[in-house]
Amino acid sequence: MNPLLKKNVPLPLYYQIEEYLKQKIEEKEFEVGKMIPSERELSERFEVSRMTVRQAVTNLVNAGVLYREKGKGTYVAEKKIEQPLKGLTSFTEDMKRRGMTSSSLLLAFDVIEAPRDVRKKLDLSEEGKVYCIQRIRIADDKPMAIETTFMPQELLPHLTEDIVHGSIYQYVEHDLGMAISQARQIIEARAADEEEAEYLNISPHSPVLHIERKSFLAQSVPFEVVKSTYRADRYKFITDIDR
Amino acid sequence: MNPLLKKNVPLPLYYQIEEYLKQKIEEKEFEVGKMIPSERELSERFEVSRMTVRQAVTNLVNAGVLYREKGKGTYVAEKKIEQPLKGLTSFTEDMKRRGMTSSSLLLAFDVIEAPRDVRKKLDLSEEGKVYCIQRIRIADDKPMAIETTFMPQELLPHLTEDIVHGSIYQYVEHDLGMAISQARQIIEARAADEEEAEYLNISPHSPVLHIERKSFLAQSVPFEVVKSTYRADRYKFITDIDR
DNA sequence: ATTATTTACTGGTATAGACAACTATAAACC
DNA sequence: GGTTTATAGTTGTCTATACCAGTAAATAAT
Repeated sequence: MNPLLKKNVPLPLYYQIEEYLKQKIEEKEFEVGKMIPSERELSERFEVSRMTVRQAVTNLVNAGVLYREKGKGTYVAEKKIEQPLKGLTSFTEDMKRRGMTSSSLLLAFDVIEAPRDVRKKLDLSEEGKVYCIQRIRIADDKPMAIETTFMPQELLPHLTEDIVHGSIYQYVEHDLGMAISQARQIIEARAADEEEAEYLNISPHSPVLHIERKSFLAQSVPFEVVKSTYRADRYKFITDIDR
Repeated sequence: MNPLLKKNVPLPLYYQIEEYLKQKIEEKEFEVGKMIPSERELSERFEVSRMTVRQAVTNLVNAGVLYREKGKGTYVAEKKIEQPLKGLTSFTEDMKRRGMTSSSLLLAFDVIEAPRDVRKKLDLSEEGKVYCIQRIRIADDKPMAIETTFMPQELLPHLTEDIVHGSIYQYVEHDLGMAISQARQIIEARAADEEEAEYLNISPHSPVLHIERKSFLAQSVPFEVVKSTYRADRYKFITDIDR
């Protein structure tokens, strides 16, 4: 039996091959700029058809992890300036990448009538109910941010506090099968008000970084509005731009 | 013979199908949100195998033109939220998009030895000389930001004050033929110091948005480091993210 | 030695078919 | 009428194979 891939498992073979290749690259077994095994060799090694290997490799090429050269081979791409906040990252992921431990303190979990600005941003009708989830985000045991999330109730009728304690993004993508595909963020500097100062354990009027994110599902359906207030002394926002 | 696709032609069939689908969408024959013909139907219509159709459709899905729903069909995606600050924008372009007039006040145009942090960020050797260009950026006749740009002298040996008064980006890309392809920005909130407060015409300790941008040429050669300090009451940074 | 040619590799394109998973509708049942 | 059950249609995954086109190195011809 072939121990490399698990068959009769809900994970597609091509996906497992993707993970295998990414891991080998991570472990430096496949080096940057060097050729990876040919598609035919991989298909023999994994005992799958070459088309299946191709599907895996094509995905990684699209993701910028590999690049192909016709007649020569497939190579490991240089890392773009070390992968930053590309893609949508949750607070948890974000902190992990920064090498910090993270936790949360749930301040509120309510279903309310959406405030005017939120209703507009989420394209809701008159009586649009939304979840209002307020959390203090903690990194390395010190408060990092206050985060208030608004999500239409109709999109997630069965959201519970338990789920909120885990990863909402993972719940939405994995359990509900909805893909969050796009977001716009508005970032500004402000002076902390009394309440923010208290929660964040800083002096009033200290500068804070305010980030408002509006996320969309695959079909451009507005999915959430998140308003975050970060301690300016602890948090910098990093973004990469490609032409 | 099938008139829809040209066989015995160097254009791959899947590519011709992509073009066909894009054209039908353009012509509104396939409407936004509506289902396009199923993969099996397309494969019969074009007299190709379903895998070939799939390759075409997959490419368009990756490009965001279509989206699939398992068990239901493949649909035409809405056009993405109107193109925002995607790509690198100069201050001038940025203000233009915000509907403001812009101008600049040149404070300094020098060639200096790079400060330690800049030398490191630009990958310069010991005696790396850099241009140091300091400007007050003005929008609608009021100061918006202080901007300090550092660029290696060796990359632009003939930079003049005149060019700085125009668009440096245009000079680099159009006249020198170098492509700026990537950038990383670090955004943080700060309190304005005395000097910044004076230049920006705000009170000291007011919050300001500090943005540091490091741009790269096509081959990952560091090209510039720009440090900007924006008035928080006048400027918000907007960024879009795609998965 | 230099130059063609062959050969063996690479990825690129395409076929024809199979079964699984999911969805919506129609039909059968109670 | 309301519920369950088939059924047909969709995309998702995968196989086994074939031939094309580009690359590079070994081989043969000059």
